[in-house]
Amino acid sequence: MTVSKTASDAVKSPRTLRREPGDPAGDDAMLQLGELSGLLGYSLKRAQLKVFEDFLRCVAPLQLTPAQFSVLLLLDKNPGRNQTEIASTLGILRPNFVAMLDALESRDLCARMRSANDRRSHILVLTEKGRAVLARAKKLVANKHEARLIEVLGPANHAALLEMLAKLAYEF
Amino acid sequence: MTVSKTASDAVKSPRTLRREPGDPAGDDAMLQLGELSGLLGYSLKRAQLKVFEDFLRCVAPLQLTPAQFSVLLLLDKNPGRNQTEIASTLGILRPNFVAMLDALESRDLCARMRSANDRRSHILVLTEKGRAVLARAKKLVANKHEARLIEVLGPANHAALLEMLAKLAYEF
DNA sequence: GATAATTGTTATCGAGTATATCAAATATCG
DNA sequence: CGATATTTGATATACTCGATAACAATTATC
Repeated sequence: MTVSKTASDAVKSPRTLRREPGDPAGDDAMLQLGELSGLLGYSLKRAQLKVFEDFLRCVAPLQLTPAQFSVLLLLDKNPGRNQTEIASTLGILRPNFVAMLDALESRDLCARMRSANDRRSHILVLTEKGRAVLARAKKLVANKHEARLIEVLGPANHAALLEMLAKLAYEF
Repeated sequence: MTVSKTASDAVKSPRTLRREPGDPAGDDAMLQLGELSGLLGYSLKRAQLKVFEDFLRCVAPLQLTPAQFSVLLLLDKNPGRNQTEIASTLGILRPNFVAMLDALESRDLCARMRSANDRRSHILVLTEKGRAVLARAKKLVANKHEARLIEVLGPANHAALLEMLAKLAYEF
């Protein structure tokens, strides 16, 4: 049984090439993904990691994670909402949203204001700096991140992909 | 009903307040996703969570996670490989792969065999039970999980989606 | 007014991912 | 040959997320 000799640089990163059925049996280096390449969830996860990675790179100057960016976007679009409302529409559990808000508030990107009607809840607002950072982040995301995605996929495919993902995300 | 929002992107928040199907009077309006619905990464993540959720449901009788299923698939398709090779092509770091293998081995789904050529490495093999479980899992995945995805998206869209995700996952 | 429900919060747990390090085995090279 | 470096599996550890239970303050309900 001839075991592998050496692949000068074994694959350390998740990136591996895929091989379709009927490919030459070039053993040694590359492993056969087999049915894995037809598994939607597998490619979905891999693609999501790559896309988030690119997002982080593009928006690195502002030190914003995808989750933080989504919070700022939502606060801007929905003023006067409390923590429960913002967290739940983002699929974040209330306990986990506390630390997230703490981080944003400590950077003076948003603020909690006690509601007059209901003194239990905190009305969330973007600060001046928060709006400025969000504006810059939007530009980076549009001009660097999404632009690259559209370039790779093509505009029509990009739109089609978005529609299908939305169907899976919200109607599945 | 209460609100009807403009765009076609109807948001169904993942874990939100309980809304009974016939209960209209919920005065709490739905929040605006805004630019969030155009963010590919956002829908990508959401879709991935939903798809994995469905995978777990469909394959629940066999108690296999997506990651475990991918390992079994890879072992079946690539006999004679060691831990480093299997882990790296799946994007799993070697230290984290140890516990994963322990779990599979403790269930007698696979086994580590010391290699004769290189006594450092463990050749990974599927056991008889592992092959049987994999066969059943493949059927569940194909007939329940993927079948549902194809039904929701349509066969042509499903194929197109897979292709675009592969492009993002492996060429991005 | 007594009881239930909600809001933000803390504590905690488990899963997933990352790095450093180790002993054993092997490879490399002077 | 033998000294050194590299590889393999493994352990320990840490950090991020996601999930649950519980609590004080406040509000809603009966």
